[in-house]
Amino acid sequence: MVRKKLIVKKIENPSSLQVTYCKRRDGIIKKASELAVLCDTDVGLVMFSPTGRLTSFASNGRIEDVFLRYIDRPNELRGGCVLKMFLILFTLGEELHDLNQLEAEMQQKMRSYNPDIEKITSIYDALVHQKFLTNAIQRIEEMKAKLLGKQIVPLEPDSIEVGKEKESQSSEVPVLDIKDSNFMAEKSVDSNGRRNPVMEDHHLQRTRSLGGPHLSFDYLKTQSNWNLQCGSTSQG
Amino acid sequence: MVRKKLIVKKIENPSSLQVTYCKRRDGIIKKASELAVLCDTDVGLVMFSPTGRLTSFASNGRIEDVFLRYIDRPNELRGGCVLKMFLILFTLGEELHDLNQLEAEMQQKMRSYNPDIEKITSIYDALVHQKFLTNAIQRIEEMKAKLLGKQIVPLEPDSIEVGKEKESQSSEVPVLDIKDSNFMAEKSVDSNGRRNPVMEDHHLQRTRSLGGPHLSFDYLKTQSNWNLQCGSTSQG
DNA sequence: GGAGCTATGTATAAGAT
DNA sequence: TATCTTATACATAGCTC
Repeated sequence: MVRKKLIVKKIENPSSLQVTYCKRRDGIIKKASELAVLCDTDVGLVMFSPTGRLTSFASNGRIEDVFLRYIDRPNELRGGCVLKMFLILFTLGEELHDLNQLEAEMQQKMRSYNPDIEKITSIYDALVHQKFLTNAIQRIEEMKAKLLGKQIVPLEPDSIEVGKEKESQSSEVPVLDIKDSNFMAEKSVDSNGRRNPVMEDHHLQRTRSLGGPHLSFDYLKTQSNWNLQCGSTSQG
Repeated sequence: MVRKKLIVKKIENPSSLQVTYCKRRDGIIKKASELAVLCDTDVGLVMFSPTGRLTSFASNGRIEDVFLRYIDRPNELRGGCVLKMFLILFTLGEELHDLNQLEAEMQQKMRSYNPDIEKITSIYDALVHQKFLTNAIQRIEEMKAKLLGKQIVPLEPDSIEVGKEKESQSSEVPVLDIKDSNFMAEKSVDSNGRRNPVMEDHHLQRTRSLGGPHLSFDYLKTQSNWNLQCGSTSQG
């Protein structure tokens, strides 16, 4: 049981490769989270396992925000309009995806309420059913408007009317303690964490909750001078 | 000189914060590159220093490619059309930026050749100068077409007719060669490395060479089934 | 494939330059 | 602010369960 000096070369034995990958992956994530806390910095980390499985870590918020912070560097000239367009498109794309999913779900529900047409024998019956259905459609439309409004309106922060503005951003979230277990499962605590570390092991994370911005918008909202014009892009 | 047990808490002393940041940043990068080699994996790492300075590391190619690999996960439903559009826009944006820069440079050159109009005393003189200038413009246009063609044609290699159909696609785009500062010096890792580690410390890296794809396209080109339709996005 | 162990290689806090 | 030094804390290779 003598530990040998490390030779940096691809490990050929598949099983020890896997074991080493897991151990070192955890080690790096721990280091990254320590760095983030010790030095009050943003750290983003993405690793693809030998089998292609993705593990990502972001010290603060989601890894996408780190990407965007990277892309949106003020000195990065390629930003400008194209970046804005990208952000709009990407955000819209997410919303549309969610809307499609939502609409499909609601239609599914409606279908379960679908009356047997043959049973409708009076104008009144027909009107009742029609009213029910139009109400449902109305609700879908409202949800659409709400979701889209929630996402797009923030460009003009003063004129927004969003359902709930949550203040959650400042909440104290404990720092990740890597040790115990296969990441995601337990985001256990470090006593004095100030931030909101996110670690995702994507084979575990298949479910997405509807309705929230999944990329970029959290970040965008922090960029106070963000606007649609091809103007100055600056940040601290 | 006794090393104390680490307490994971923000370092308040600015100087030791800086020192610790540098040391640990280097340590993480070393770990990341070791992981990449040992386990033959892609690793992407982005760190913002306490002063906002960006350091990124990508075990293979550029960090943007890691981002895109992340974004373009087959299970990530938000991809689809919007991702394609983003990629096109982003790539075009880069190209346009480069073109603008190129054009500005060439106009600068032309200006230095600009004849003193007063000295032109004959139609012949005028024609000579005009010819010279139109040639220069022609060259700019060709360069534009070349650059655009180089980048856009691959989408539909068989059916597109952009300015010039050229075979330059196989041209070697040199991999970014980072200066030999602090980290780079220790890039000795790859003595037997198989890949192409890239590490960027962005305050050092202000210059960009014209003409190469700076984001995404290398990645895109590796995605054989990439196309403009909102079709299947799949990858290993 | 994970969880735990232990001996040992590595990273790094402090201090000095 | 970077680099070197040294003692020590920490990470982890190899092993077992």
